[in-house]
Amino acid sequence: MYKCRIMAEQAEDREDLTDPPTGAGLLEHENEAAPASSKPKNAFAELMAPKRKAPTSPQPEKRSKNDKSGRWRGALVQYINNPSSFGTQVLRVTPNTVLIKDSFPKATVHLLLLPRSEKHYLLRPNEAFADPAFLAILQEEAASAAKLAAAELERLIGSSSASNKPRLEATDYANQPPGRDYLKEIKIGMHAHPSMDHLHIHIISKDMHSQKVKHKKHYNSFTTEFFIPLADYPLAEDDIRRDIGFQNGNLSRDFKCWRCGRDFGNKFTQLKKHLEDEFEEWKME
Amino acid sequence: MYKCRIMAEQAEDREDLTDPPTGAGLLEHENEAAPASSKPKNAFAELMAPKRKAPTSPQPEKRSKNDKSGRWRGALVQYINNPSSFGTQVLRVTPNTVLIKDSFPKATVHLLLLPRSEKHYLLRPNEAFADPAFLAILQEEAASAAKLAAAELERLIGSSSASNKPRLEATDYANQPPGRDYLKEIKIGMHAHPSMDHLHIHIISKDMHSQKVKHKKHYNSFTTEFFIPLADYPLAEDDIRRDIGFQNGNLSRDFKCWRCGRDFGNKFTQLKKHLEDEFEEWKME
DNA sequence: TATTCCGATAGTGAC
DNA sequence: GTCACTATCGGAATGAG
Repeated sequence: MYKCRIMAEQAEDREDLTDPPTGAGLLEHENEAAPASSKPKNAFAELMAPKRKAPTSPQPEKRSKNDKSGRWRGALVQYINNPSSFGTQVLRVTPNTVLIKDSFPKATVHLLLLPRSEKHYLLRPNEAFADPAFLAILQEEAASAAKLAAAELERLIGSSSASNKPRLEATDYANQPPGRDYLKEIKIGMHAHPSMDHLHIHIISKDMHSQKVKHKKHYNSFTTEFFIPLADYPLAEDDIRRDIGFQNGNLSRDFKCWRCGRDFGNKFTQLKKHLEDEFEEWKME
Repeated sequence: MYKCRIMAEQAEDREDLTDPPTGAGLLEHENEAAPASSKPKNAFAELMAPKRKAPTSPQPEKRSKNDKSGRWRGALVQYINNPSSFGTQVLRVTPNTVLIKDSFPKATVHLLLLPRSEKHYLLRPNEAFADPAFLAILQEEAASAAKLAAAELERLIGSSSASNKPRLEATDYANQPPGRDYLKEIKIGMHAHPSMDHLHIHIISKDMHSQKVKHKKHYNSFTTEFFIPLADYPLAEDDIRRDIGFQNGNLSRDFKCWRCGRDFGNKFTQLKKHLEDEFEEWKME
C-alpha cells in the first residue's frame, strides 16, 4: 500500500505550468534526467505537449474553426497538476500516479489511475507501455488500486452477498471465514483508442450498472476487446487489438450481456433493463 | 355548386354494414346495377373489401402478430358511412363524394374528397381512375371543392394580402376589383402510394405551414412528384410516377422549399423555420 | 473511443 | 405513403476577457 501524499501547493491549475511536482522522481528519472522547468524538456515532449497560450502573448490565441479539439481532451492533466483541488475524488497520490474516482463512472466502482510522468502521459497506451519499467510500475500500482476498488465494492454491495455472509456474520475475529473475493470482480485495463489525451488506466467493477452508461460505445468499450487488460501489455506487433477496424467493429457491435452472454442486438434499453436484473443477482453471489 | 345532403340515418358506423346510402346512385350504377346488401356484391368487391368480423361469430377474430394492418387503414370509410357523426368536419356530401377537412392538415387549408362508390373506393388511384366516368365526376367535384378551399383560404389569410387589398377596401359592391386568385394556391391531387385504404383526393393549399408537418414524408409527399395532380390521370403506362423506386426516392429526398426552391438537405428543423418566413411572405402576396 | 444537446432516422403499436 | 411514442443513431459544440 502506498502512502498518500497530497500536493495542493505544488502545482497551479494552469496549462502553462507543467513543472513536475517536487519529489515526483521515480518515473521522470528512469530514462533521462529532467530538470524542473516550466517548459517541455526536449523536442519529443514539445511535440506531445498540449497546445498552450504563449505566456507573453497579450491577444488570445484563437483556435481555428475546423479544430474540433477542446479543453476537454486535456482535462485529466488537472488531476495530476492539482490533485488537492478535487477533494475526495482523488483517492491517492504516489510519486508515480494519481488515483481518482471517474467523474462519470460506468460501473459501481470505476477508478482511473493517472501516471504523472510527463514523458509518458501524452503517449498512446501502445507507445507508453513500450517502456518496460514504466509498465511494471503502473501494473504494480494498478494492482494496488484494484485492491482499494475491491474494498470499495465490498463496502457498496457486500451486504447483499451470499458468499460474503459467513464473513459478515463472523464473531471470531481471529479466525474469519474468507468471504467473497471482490478483487475478481475488478477489471484493470485500457481503452484501445482513448479520447482523453492523458494516459489513464481504468479500474472498474464488471457490472456496468450505472446511469452514466448511456450509449453503445459506453457499454462496448468496457465489455469487448476494445478493453485491453493492462496485464496484456506490451501487445504483440500483430495483435488484432491494434487494428482500428477491429476496434471500431467492437464499439458498434451488437450488445452482449457481460454476465450471461445473452445477445441484445441493438436494443440498448432492453440491455439496460437486463443489467438491472443481472446486477441484483451478481450482488448476491 | 352541389347541394349538401346529410345522411345521418343511412349508415351505421360499422364495418360489416357496407350498404350504399340510399340515393347514392350515380357512380354505383355506371357500370352495373348493385342491389343494396350487407355483403360485398361480387367477387371483386369481396377481394377488395376490408377484413371484417364474422357477423355471427361470438369470439373476436384475432389478428396475427405479423399483420401490421390496423383499423386505422380503413378509418376513412367512417366519413362515408356516417358523415353526420363528424359534425363540422364534414363540409359537403353529394351523391358521389364526401368532402371533409383533413384531421391532420398539412397546410393552412387541407381537405379530403372521398368517393362514396364502393366499386372504386378501395382501389388504388391508378386502378380507380382507369374508369373515365368515375374520373370525370371526381375531377368536377374536386374542382368545386377547390373553390370552397380557396374561399376558406381567403377567409384565413386574405387580410394579409397586398393584392387582395383593393377588393377588401372596395366600397363599390357593384364593381369590385378582382383581388388575389386564391384558387391558384390550391393543389388537387393524389399520393402515389396512399397508406389509407380508401381513395382520397387531397385538396390543399401550397404553403405546407402546419404543426402537423412533422417529418420528411409529410413534406415530400406533397411537394414532390409523389403528389400527382388529379388532372394528370389517367397516367400513361410508362409514366415514371408509377415507379415505386422513383417514389421512394421522392419521399426520402432532400428538402426543397416549395416557394423559393432553396435546398435544405436533410435539415427538417431548418426547413420548418424557413417555412414560417415563406408563409408570412406568401400571405402578403 | 470525454459529455451534452439537438435533431434525424427507424421501428412499433394502434382494435 | 395514417399517427404518436419510443428509441437508436448521428453530428456539433464544448472555453472564456
